[in-house]
Amino acid sequence: MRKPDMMGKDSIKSKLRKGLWSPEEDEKLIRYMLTNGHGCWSDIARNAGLLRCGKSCRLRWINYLRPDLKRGAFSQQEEDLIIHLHSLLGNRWSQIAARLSGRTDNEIKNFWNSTLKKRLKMNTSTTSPNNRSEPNDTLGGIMPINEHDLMTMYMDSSTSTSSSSMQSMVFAEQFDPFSMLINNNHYDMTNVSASFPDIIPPCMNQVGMVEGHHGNYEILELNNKMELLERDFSLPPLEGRRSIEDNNALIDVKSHNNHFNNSCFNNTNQIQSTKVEELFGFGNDGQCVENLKMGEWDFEGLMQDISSFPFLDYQVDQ
DNA sequence: AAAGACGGCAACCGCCTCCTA
DNA sequence: GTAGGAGGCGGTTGCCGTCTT
Repeated sequence: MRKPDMMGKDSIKSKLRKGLWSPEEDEKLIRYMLTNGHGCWSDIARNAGLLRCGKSCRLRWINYLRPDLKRGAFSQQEEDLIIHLHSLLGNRWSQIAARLSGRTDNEIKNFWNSTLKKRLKMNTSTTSPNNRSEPNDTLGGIMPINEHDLMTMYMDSSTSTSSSSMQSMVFAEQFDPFSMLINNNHYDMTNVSASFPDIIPPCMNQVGMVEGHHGNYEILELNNKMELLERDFSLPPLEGRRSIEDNNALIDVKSHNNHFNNSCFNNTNQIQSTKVEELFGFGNDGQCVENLKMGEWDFEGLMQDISSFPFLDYQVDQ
């Protein structure tokens, strides 16, 4: 015979809704999150009056409802970055997503499985071994070599000091550092604030404008390196890229995250008490600082090692 | 116009790690 | 030390809209 409390649990569990979320459920969750902030998800589900499990609420918020999500199709630059990051990180979607602000791991995973994977597959099947070194004939020059080769080349190029290494040359030819740069990402609050004008204060848009809250610092640091490169080699600046001074200001915000915390929220009574990191600093973006150490090897190290690539023959003060 | 095929994507599932009592 | 809960993650499923025949 089953214990009475277990029966209760089971009956509660069986009453929980599954499947697609209704607009009413979405509204309940948004209202609750924006007024109470992030907490225990099972409590959120209960207190918001949702017949959903905490996990389901968490997923819905992270993947669909949170205000800093960027909607719409992936840009070419995002596409390039995903491909590059996947070649380095593999199927670590959350870590890839952490470096594309406003995108979720689920979104990137779906995009990869539905679109990029097929394109890369088509590419490898149509590219003969003899014309592999022609970078512009496939995928718009995104990834004309397979992932294993790229990884091998990276390993070789990052450990070899010889800039005349054939593999390094090929890698240099294939790996376009400019495509790694992401333009300004201003979170689009339009949809949410249009739906809930009474609960989205104007300052939320300002929060969105502070794009560097976590996700883009690595890009910004790379961006700085690229500006130095442009200076040293008199390259034309990439349109839309920030200046070093701007980037440093944003990086400074990162290192003084607490200072940033309240600046955007002090003017609103409704969510004044909500910590920024509670509202925005979890999920993908919130993992960034934590993810500085990851798995078997360090992505930050890889990014720093970009300065040691044979085709980037310069050093940047760290 | 209808039916089947296909693709995209939201959501679920199961496993893992971390934390706390 | 350990059991249980919560959260995080990657893989998978299934629905639904679009395309093709």
